[in-house]
Amino acid sequence: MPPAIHPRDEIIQRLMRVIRRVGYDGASISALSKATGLGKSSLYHHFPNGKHDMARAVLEHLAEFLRAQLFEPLRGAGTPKRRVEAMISTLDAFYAEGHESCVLAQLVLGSARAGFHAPLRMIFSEWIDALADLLVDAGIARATARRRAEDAVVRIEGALVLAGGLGDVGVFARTLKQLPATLLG
Amino acid sequence: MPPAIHPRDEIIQRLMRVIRRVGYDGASISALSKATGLGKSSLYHHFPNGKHDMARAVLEHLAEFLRAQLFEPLRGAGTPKRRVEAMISTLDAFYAEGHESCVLAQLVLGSARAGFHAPLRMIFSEWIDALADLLVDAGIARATARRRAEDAVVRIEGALVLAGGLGDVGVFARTLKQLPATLLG
DNA sequence: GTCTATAATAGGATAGAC
DNA sequence: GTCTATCCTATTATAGAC
Repeated sequence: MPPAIHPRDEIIQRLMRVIRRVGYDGASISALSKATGLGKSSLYHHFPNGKHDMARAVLEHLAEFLRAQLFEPLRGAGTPKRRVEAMISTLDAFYAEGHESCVLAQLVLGSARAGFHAPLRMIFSEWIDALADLLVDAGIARATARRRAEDAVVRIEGALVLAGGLGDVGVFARTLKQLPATLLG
Repeated sequence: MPPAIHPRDEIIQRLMRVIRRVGYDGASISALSKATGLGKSSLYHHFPNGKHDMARAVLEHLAEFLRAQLFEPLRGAGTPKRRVEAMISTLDAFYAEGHESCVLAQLVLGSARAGFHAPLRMIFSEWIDALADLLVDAGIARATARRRAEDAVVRIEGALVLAGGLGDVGVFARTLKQLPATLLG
C-alpha cells in the first residue's frame, strides 16, 4: 500500500511556495492563509507558534525532501558522474530552471534567521557531506572533496541570487552545466 | 579642496546597515528611524516615498561605492593579479570577513524585488563587466573571461549565503582566497 | 529640516462557536 | 479542524507646529 498523502504535507508545500517567493518577513499570515486555503485560526491550530512554526515545518519538510531526492541518490547506484547529473536534474526542476529562489537563502537572510540556525546548518552540512562522500567515492582525496563539495553548494546558491539579480536564468543554467566538471575535475 | 562629507551619505549608510542585516521587509520605519537618529517625519522628508525610496538611495549609494572602490580599481594600474587581490581585500572588509550579508542579495530576495530590478541588474552587470575586462586585459579570450567573471560574482554571493547558513565564515574566506586562481587560471 | 501627535491600516495572535 | 469575530500591537504614512 502506498503511503497516504498527508494533507499536512500539502499545507507545508504551499507555505513553502510563499516563503520562497517573498521571504520570511514578507510572508504575512493572511498571505499564508490564502495560499493554504486555511483560515488564520486553522493555521494556528496546526502551528501553535505561528509563522515561526510554519517556517520550521517548511525546513523539516525540505530536509526530508532533500534527503530523499538529493542526498540519498548521491550515495546510490551509478557512476559518480551519473549521480551528479541526477542531482543537477533534480535541482533544475526544484528551482524551476532558476526562476524560483532558494527557501534556505530566504531564511538565512530574513530577520528571524537566528531562530533557524540549527536546521539551516544541518541541511547545508548534510548537502556538503553527501557531495564530499560521492567525490571520495570517485577517488578524490577527502580534503579536496570537501572543498569542491562546499564550492558546489556555494555556486548553486550564488547562481540563484545572481539569476534573480540579473533577471536572467542563464547564469543558473550555465552554473549547473559546469558542475560535473568542477566537482569531478 | 576635498568634497564635503554630505550628511545624507551618512544617513544612507545607516539605512544600508539595517537593510543588509534584516532585509527590506524586515526593516521597519521605526528601526530605520532609530538607526539614523532621525524622526519618522524627517525620514519621509528625505525620502518622500518611504522605504522604497530609502532602498533606492541605498542602491544608488552602493553603486557609487562599488564603482569607486571596486570597478575602477579593477581597471586601474598594476598587474591583473594585484588588481584582483585589491578587489578581494575590499570585499573582505566590506562584508566584514563574511559576517555581513549582501544588500544586493537582500533586495533580490525581498518581496519588493520587482521595484529594484533595474538598479540591481545594472550593478551586477557592471561588476561582471569590470571583471571580464580585467581578464581580457590579462590575455584571456572574451568569452572565457565573461564566464569566469560571472562565476566569480556567483561565488561571492553564494559564499555569503552559505557563511550565514553554516554559521561559519570560513567558507567566505576560502572562496575569496581561491578567486585569483579561478579567475586568472 | 526636524519634531510631536495622530491617523489609518495591516499584522500577529486568540476566543469561542460549530 | 475549521470558521467568524475580535483584540492588540506594530507599521506605514501624514499633518502641522517650530
